[in-house]
Amino acid sequence: MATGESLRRDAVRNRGRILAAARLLFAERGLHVTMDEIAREAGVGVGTVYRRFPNRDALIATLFEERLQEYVANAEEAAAHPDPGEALETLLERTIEMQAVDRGLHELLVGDAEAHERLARTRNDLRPVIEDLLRRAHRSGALRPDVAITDLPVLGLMLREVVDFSHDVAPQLWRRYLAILLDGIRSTGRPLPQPALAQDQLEAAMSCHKPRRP
Amino acid sequence: MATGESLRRDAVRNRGRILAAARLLFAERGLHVTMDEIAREAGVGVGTVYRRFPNRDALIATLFEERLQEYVANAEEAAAHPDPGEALETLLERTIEMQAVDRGLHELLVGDAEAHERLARTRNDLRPVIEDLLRRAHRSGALRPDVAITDLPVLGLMLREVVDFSHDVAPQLWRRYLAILLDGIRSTGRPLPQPALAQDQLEAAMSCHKPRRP
DNA sequence: CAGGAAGCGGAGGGCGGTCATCCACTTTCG
DNA sequence: CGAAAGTGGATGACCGCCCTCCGCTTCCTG
Repeated sequence: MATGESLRRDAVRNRGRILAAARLLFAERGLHVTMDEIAREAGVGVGTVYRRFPNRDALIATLFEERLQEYVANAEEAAAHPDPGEALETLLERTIEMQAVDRGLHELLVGDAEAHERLARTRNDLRPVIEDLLRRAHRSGALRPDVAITDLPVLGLMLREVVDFSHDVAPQLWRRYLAILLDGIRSTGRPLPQPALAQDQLEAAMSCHKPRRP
Repeated sequence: MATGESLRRDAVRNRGRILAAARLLFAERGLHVTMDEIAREAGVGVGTVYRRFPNRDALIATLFEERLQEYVANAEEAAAHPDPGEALETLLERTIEMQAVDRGLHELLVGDAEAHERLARTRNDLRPVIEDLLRRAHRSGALRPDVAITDLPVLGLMLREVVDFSHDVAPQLWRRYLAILLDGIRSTGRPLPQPALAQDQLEAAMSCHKPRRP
């Protein structure tokens, strides 16, 4: 094991199985799954998991570095659509879809305080793109004027709760409420009664928000 | 202690303190608070709590019987408003407000499988009233035609998630998203993409939905 | 093909957290 | 005043989880 390169063939295979199992379980059930469950799903012993990854967090980190890149790329692509109304729609749709499919990703995005630092970086990449999108949407009238950028994470949160709730019974149900929300943020009823969160309020709320664990 | 009537004066006082403490803590932090925390808040020992209430569940049951009555009465009153649009609005507003103020009540309403039976009764009282309200609202055009009765609990769920999220930072924020949702269910955009849950789907989802515990 | 290094499994130690009990002590009240 | 009721909180029992440890297996190199 000179530079950490030369793993025996079985070790490589097992590492792959562990990652696959973890990916699956985190996606289906959330970040709270135990090391023993991951090991069992992978068809290896816990010891094996711990030889490859010093602890839970290391495993999670390895796994989600890639996932986050993908998430951001996806959002940026959606936001780039020339028509701001549609851009906003697909942005929300894609964003929620990824979180709907991957429970672990969602838990990472809202609420994990440790991961917060790592996320801040990627979030900052994303922000200017979305700010620009919102400006365009406001100008074009595709969005009521009092909707702010900090509303988007909250809308995501609400929809994700629907995903969580109806998961086993009607996994696509969130699209129904996405449609309602979209109509809601396009309509021009009375002005909204409460101000949107300021950026730092949003961050404060996120950093102490705990995900569910069954 | 012949018929359970004659408690010593200090016992009565302590029972009151325990109930008050439990009410407070359940409301602020949810049903997951421990017996020790309740005892400490009440200024008594755990033993005292266990003498009055054989276990956690008994304490919860005692406490929330009254709360549920209140909840149902409140909803019925709101639904009775002659103008269906306003009835719907205040129904949601009051309902969420009660849940926003009392975390334990919310956890009881969505997700507690054991309490489910007890709740079924009260829910059944409520349903015809709300069904009637929806019919009136549909006829009057105050509500898009494809909104169904099972949408209401889901809207409640979404808003409660906002409450949970912004609780410490902007406790009234949920009203902002209530306004968005109300505009969304009044608007007549494209028809909604997914069907509403059927009654039994809703119940299935509720009975396996687990509340958060920090 | 042989021997040593690398890898493996999974029992179990340690930990932290909760419910509920138990009993020596205190308070009430007839 | 004294028996009965009530009290507190240390304690036992339990649980689920993280991670370690070590005797056994598998790989791979010479």
